[in-house]
Amino acid sequence: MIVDDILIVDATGEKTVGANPDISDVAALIADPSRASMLMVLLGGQTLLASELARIAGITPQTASSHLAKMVDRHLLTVESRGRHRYFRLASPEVAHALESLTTIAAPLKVRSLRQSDQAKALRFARSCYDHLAGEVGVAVTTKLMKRQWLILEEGNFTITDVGISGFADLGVNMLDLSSRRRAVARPCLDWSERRHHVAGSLGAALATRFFDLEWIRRTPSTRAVTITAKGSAGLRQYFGIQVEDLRADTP
Amino acid sequence: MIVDDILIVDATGEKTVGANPDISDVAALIADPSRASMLMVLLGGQTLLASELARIAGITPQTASSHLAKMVDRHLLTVESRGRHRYFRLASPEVAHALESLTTIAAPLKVRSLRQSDQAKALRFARSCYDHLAGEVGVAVTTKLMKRQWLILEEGNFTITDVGISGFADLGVNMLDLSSRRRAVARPCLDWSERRHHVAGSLGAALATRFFDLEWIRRTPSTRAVTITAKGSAGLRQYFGIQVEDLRADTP
DNA sequence: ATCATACTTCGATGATAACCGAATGGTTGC
DNA sequence: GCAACCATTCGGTTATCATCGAAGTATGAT
Repeated sequence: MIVDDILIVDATGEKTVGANPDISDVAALIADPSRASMLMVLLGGQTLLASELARIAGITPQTASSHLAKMVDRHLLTVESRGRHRYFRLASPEVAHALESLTTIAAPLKVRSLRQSDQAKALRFARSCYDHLAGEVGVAVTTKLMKRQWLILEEGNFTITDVGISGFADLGVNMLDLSSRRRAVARPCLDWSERRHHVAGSLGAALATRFFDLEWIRRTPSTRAVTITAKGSAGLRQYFGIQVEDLRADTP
Repeated sequence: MIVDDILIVDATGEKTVGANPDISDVAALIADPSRASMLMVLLGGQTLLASELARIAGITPQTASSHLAKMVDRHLLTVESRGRHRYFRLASPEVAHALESLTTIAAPLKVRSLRQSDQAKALRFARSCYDHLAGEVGVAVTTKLMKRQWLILEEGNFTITDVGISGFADLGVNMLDLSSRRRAVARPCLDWSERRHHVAGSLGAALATRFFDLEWIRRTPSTRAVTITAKGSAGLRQYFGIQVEDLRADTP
């Protein structure tokens, strides 16, 4: 393997990239619009029934079943059977990460219907990104955390300051990952709608969990979109000085 | 958008996820084996000719041309025409990132031929990952950097220490990103073959560039694989105490 | 000018797979 | 037990698209 001359390959017609992991296989799974829409909803972090996913994708249960089987087979999803129901969710954070990174290079969708534009607005406003908060609200919170110096974006990485640690503690956010006894990780995640970073990683997840627990935010049944409750609006104003109403600058 | 009750959607048969960016579209591009193999080679960071890509993918120039046009169209690739030649490369780091993240969830390839297994070994040993170094060598270097405390892996992020700054300077690695005047970013990137992190980001890129300049490593014409020169073997031993020959523990 | 090279466009073919209707397998409730 | 429900399996239809041969365009060399 240690050579001083350039290694000339090929000669036979054999494909020279055969040794790479086969991306096309996974991509083919995501390539189908029905499956993609299921995956996007599941990227919200929820676990959903086969029938719900069928309705969301706009296909019959038979077709959905076939799709879901394939995705479970290739370890994109996991199933849990409870009685006659089957609950599906994303198989791992890696899958979520791959899906999220695809959204950053996906063509922005042109609006067709009024409904769709409303949905788009809701998504851009606030949505869950697997286990943390994204969209305008997610970015606004992150920005505030940086202004308050709870987080410092340094060299493309988030660092949690001492001020931040006590601040998050006051808020009731669990800073210890109990299973591994390690401190929370704050990872920057590029927001496809805002084109700015929001907090992901275990800190991002803990923060989102806390917001759900406080009932500041709520999931919507079959979307990634998240709604801000009146409680949340007050809480965000009180704790972070964020005026949720002002946020909604209807920038398309 | 601020509500206190759960918003019930749907009713019509319309797809409820229409507002998400269309992932399936991009995924469909990657889903084709010929296109995927082209992308994987280009993930090596090189710029290649249409004819080279055709040969690599094992298809005729006509077919390749059609594929390449689609990928340029959808902004996965960029072209540069020089005379009758057309040079293709990945369009952006985002594309590289998306491809890399797909490899982490792609099914590991089972070996077919001896050639392929040799290629797989070469790839696992050392390869370029868009702009930085990956594989056993990449991970070994990263590990050494951490042991020497040039880098600290903290909360899932790399921090460059003062020791590291002077160390990299000694090595001739450019720590200033001249265009933006910001210090280099060390981003952890999960290695699909080693399942451990190696250094990416602008520091990773600068390091790899330096290795190429020093002629420690060399690209192979139509693969992502990288070879270590005799110079490189000596240099890695001298500067980092890495025994390249020992590294090659033929773990499948 | 003429030929060779690098790449493209067009048209036809063939293979793959998404889709639904119909029927089957389990689970729950009355 | 029977009925209602959730989900799966199977078979046939249809549409999409990768592929290559043939022909065309532009560039470069002789």
